[in-house]
Amino acid sequence: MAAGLDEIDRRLLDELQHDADRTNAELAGLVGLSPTATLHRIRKLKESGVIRRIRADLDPALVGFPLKVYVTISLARHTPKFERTFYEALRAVPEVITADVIAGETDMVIVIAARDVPDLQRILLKLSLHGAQRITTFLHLEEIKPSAPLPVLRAPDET
Amino acid sequence: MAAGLDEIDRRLLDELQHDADRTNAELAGLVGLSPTATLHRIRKLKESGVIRRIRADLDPALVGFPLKVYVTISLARHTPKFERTFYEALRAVPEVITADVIAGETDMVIVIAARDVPDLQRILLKLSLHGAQRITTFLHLEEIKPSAPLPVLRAPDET
DNA sequence: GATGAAATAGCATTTGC
DNA sequence: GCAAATGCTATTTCATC
Repeated sequence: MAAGLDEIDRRLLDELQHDADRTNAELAGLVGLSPTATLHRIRKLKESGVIRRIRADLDPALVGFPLKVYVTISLARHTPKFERTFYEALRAVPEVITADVIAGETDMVIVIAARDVPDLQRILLKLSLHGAQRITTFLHLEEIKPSAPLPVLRAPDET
Repeated sequence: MAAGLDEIDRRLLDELQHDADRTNAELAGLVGLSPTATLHRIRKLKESGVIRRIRADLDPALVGFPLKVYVTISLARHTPKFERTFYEALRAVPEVITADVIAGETDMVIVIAARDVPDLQRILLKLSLHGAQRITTFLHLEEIKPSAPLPVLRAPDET
C-alpha cells in the first residue's frame, strides 16, 4: 500500500470503485467528512495516480461485441526491437482490449473483443502476420465474476 | 450492436469509456447536442444497461496489490451443483478480480490480485480446497495494453 | 497540512415548447 | 431535441485546529 493512504482514503477508493457516479456531497456524507475535505482528498488521489481514471463500463454484447476470447501468444523472436514492434501492433488493434506479458509456458495473454467469428479470424490473422506464434485461443463462454474492485479496505497485513 | 444506438450514442459511449469524469455540459459540447438531450441519452444508456456502471480505475500497485496472476483452472467434478458452489466461492474471494468460463484445454480463467507471494499462495490454496484442479498460474510481468475501451465507433459491418 | 463554513459560480435537472 | 428557469452542486475563499 502506498504511503499516505489512511482509512478514509481507502473508503473513498472503495466507494469510487463500486460507483463513481455520485456527487461529491454524497461521498462526503458516506465517509463522514465535509464536501471540501472530500474534494481535496479525491483530487489528490487523482493527481497522485492512485485513481487512474473514471470510466464507463459497457455491456459488450449490447454494443455489438458478443465474442470475447483469451489468447495466449508466443513471439517468433525475442529481440527487443521485435518485441517493441509487436507491442505497438497490439496497441494499434482496437479489438485488443488488454495485453500482458507473463511468465510461464507462453509469452503473453491478451483479451480480444469481436463482433463475430469472421471478425475474430481477421484479428487473429493480423496478429499472426505481425509475428505471433503458438497462438492459442480460449473462447469465453460465461462470466462468473465480472471485474470486481480491488479489495482496498482489507488492511495490508490482515490475512 | 443493439438496436437503437445511433452515431451520437456511440460517440457518447466512446467518450465515456475514455473519461467519464466530465460534466454533462462538456459532453454535450463534444457531441454537438444540448445538455438536456445529452442528459436524456446518457440516462437511457444507463437504464438500458448499455452503460453498466461508472467506476474508478485504480493503480493496483499504488493501493498495495503489486502482484497480478492469470490462473487457469479445471474443476474436480462437473456436476451443476459442484460448479455452482465453486462459482460462489470465486465470487466470495475478494482477491479474485475476474472469473470466466472458457472453452478450450481448461475450464476457467481467473485473474487474481495479491499483496505478496504468501498472500497469493493463501488464495490459491483456498481455491484448491474448494475443488479447483490443474491450477496453472501465469505471473503477470508487464502491462502492454491496459484495459482499452471497446471500439464502439467502428461501424458494425466495417472491416 | 488538513478540515470546516460560508459564498459564488456553474451545473444538473425540470418544465414547457 | 431545444430553451429558459430553478434548485442543487462543485468549487473557491477564508478561517480554524
